Amino acid sequence: MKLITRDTDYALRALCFIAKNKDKVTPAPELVAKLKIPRPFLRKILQSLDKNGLLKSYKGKGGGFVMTLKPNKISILDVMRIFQGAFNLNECLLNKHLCPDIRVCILKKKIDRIEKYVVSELGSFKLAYLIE
Amino acid sequence: MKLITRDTDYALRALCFIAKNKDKVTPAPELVAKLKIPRPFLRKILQSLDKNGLLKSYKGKGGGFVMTLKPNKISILDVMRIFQGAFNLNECLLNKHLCPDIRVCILKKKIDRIEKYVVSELGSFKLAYLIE
DNA sequence: ACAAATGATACAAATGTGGTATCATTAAGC
DNA sequence: GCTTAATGATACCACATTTGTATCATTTGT
Ligand code: FES
Ligand code: FES
Repeated sequence: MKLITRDTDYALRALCFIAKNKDKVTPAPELVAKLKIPRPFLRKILQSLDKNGLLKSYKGKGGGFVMTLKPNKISILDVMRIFQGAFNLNECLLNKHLCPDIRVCILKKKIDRIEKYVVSELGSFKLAYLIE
Repeated sequence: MKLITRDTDYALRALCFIAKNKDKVTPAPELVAKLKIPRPFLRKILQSLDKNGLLKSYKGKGGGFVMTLKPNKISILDVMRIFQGAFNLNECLLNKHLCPDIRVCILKKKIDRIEKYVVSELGSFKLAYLIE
C-alpha cells in the first residue's frame, strides 16, 4: 500500500521547484531537466495543478508556471486530493452488500478514526516545510 | 484508497463465522451459502488462511476448517498482512531515484509516524471484537 | 513569420484486483 | 472397496488503475 502515488510525488517536487523560483516563471522544460520526470507525464501533472488552481500558467514563448499561493497555504493533502481523489479509507459504504454485517460497522468506526488522524496530519503538513 | 481490500474483508467475515462455530468443523459450502462470497474465490482465501496458520483444514467428507487460535489472539493487521502484504506506506525507499531529495525525507518521517499509528491501531484491534 | 511555450486529448504498456476453472487428493460411511 | 463430499494445487482470465507516451492545435514574445 502506498500512501502517496507517483503523480502526487512528482507534483510535490514540481511545486517545490516552482515555489523556489518565486515570481519567476518556470517553464516545463526546466522542470524536466532538473527533476528528471518524464516530459509528457510532467506536462499532464502541471495541467492538473493549473486546473485545480495551484498553479497559474502562461502560454507562448517565455511562458511557464508560477505559484498562485504561498507554500505555507498548500498542504500535502491538497495535492493528494487532486491526484488520488478524496481521502476515503472506508470504501465499504459503496458495496452495499457488505453492510448488513455489524462487525464491519465496528471496524468502520475504527477506520474512520484512523482516517481522521491521517487527514489531520497530512492536512497540517505544508509544502513550505519541504522547501526552507 | 482502500485500507482493507476485498479478500481481507472476505477473510475477516469467514474467520468470524468459523470462530462462532467454535470446535465444530465448518465446510466451505456452508460459508458460501451464508456469506455470499463467490465460491472459488473463497476457497482460495481459505487456503491462504490455512497456509498462514490461522485455520486448520480437514480434508475428505465431513471436512472443513476450524480456528487454530482464539479470536482475541488474531488482529485485523494479522489478516491484512496475509492478503495485502507487509504494511508499508512509504514505498519511496524502493525508488532510489527519488531519494536524493531532502524534502521527501522530511515527508518520509511524517509518513513513518502515520504508519506506526495505523499499525498500532489495527494490530490491537482483535477479531474477537467483531464477534461477541 | 518564427520559435517557444502550453492546451487538449487519445493511446498504450504494466501492474494489481477480483474472480473462474480444472483436476488431483483425501477421508467418512455404507 | 466404492462412492461421495470435502480440500489442495495451480493455471487462467477480465477488468480497472497506474504510469506513462504521442500528437496536434493554440497562444505569445521577438
Ligand atoms: S458500513 Fe459497511 S458494514 Fe457497516
Ligand atoms: S527516503 Fe526517499 S527521498 Fe528520502
